[in-house]
Amino acid sequence: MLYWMQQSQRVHYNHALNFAIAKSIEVKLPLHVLFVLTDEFPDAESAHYVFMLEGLIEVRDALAKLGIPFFLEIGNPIDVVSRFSIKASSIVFDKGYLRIQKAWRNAIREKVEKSIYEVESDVAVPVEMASNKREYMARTLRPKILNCFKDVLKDIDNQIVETDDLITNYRQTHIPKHSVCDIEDVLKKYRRNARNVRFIGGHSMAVYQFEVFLEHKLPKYSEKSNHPEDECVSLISPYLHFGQISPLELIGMTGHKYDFDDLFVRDFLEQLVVRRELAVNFVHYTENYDSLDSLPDWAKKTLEDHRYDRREFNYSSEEFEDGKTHDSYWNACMKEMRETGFMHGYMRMYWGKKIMEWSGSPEIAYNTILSLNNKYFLDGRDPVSYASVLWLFGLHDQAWQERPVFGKIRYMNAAGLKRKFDIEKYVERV
DNA sequence: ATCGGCTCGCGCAA
DNA sequence: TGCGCGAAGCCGAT
Repeated sequence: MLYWMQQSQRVHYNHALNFAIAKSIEVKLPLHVLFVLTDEFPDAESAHYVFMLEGLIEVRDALAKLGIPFFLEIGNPIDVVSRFSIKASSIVFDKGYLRIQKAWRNAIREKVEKSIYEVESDVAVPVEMASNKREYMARTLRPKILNCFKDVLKDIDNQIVETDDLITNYRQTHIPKHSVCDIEDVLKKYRRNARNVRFIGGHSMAVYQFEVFLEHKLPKYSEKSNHPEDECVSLISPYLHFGQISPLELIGMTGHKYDFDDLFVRDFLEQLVVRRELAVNFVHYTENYDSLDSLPDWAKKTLEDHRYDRREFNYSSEEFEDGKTHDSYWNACMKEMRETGFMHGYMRMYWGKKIMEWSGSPEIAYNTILSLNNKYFLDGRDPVSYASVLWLFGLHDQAWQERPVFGKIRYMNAAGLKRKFDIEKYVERV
């Protein structure tokens, strides 16, 4: 039995791994877990590899306690998984939504003539169960997803007990001799080139971080989540991006401490479940999810109408990256992005809207925003990244009063930051 | 401080 | 076919 771990990089609450264990017990064959490190992942930077490898060390050690050998191989996933499949009776995949993740899985399916199972484990509601089409906006997905989510909630405690039991009691006995995997050496290599970021990877860090959030921040979430100066947010998106923690485990932890009817819990679940899975829905059902072509018609038309509007400022992508604009608020959030690998969600909107305003064309702006997003954010290259960047250009949004450059796309300005929160305090913190 | 207008189109009710 | 309403807004009038 082989489980090719790719999207769900964790042992806790991983349905694909649970399925693989159950299957290996059923067919009485030992289970091996494989992770393929590819240094070709588009836009991936050393800091991302460091974060990911820190998580994989925990995966290796947790699997060792279960007696399951873990292999970290460097190369192309299609070749490596095919090679490992030769001796396997069947193969288990987890599910990924990006083009490259789907392409890897399809290519392996074509190349390997074994039974292959794909198990979805990184969303609260499986994407095709929630909806069978690309949704227009949060309003249209929300009732569908919340309807399925009721059943998820009913069963969530049972599921947690089940998965905890599995991790506590399962022990594989046929352990191959050569299964010691030296991730530390690979990690050292990436650490030499990596920028410093504020996050340490791994499931245990994710749990710790989320416990702090539950204890000190969640009760104030409704009131303060849009106040970047207070950072009343979960900071969990890098861990979700690498599958180092399951959204279901986060939901379970939340339900253990609070009532799902509490307003602040509902507001948080709106982010964790509805908005995150709207992004997954968009990427899953949209061929060109990384292009302005996938915008709704009204947005494309209005951007076209204003293509040749005079831009008051026009910065190059390097000027943006270095934080050298005339706007000290903007430069501050760019600094947070460069130096921490993270930015508060509200500032991400302002940040992107201003690049849109201060670039020569929508395409130039889009390319600048997406490439900085994917280079610096530890949670970059996620379905949420693609949907959020296009939201700046009107995706999942409505039309507003027409104005220069933006047309009918929603506009934001610095006055809004001052009106809604203490922007000076944010600048100081950064 | 608060409020209406701006503007598009989905999906439900009729 | 009509109508309400929406991912975090802005602006001017009161």
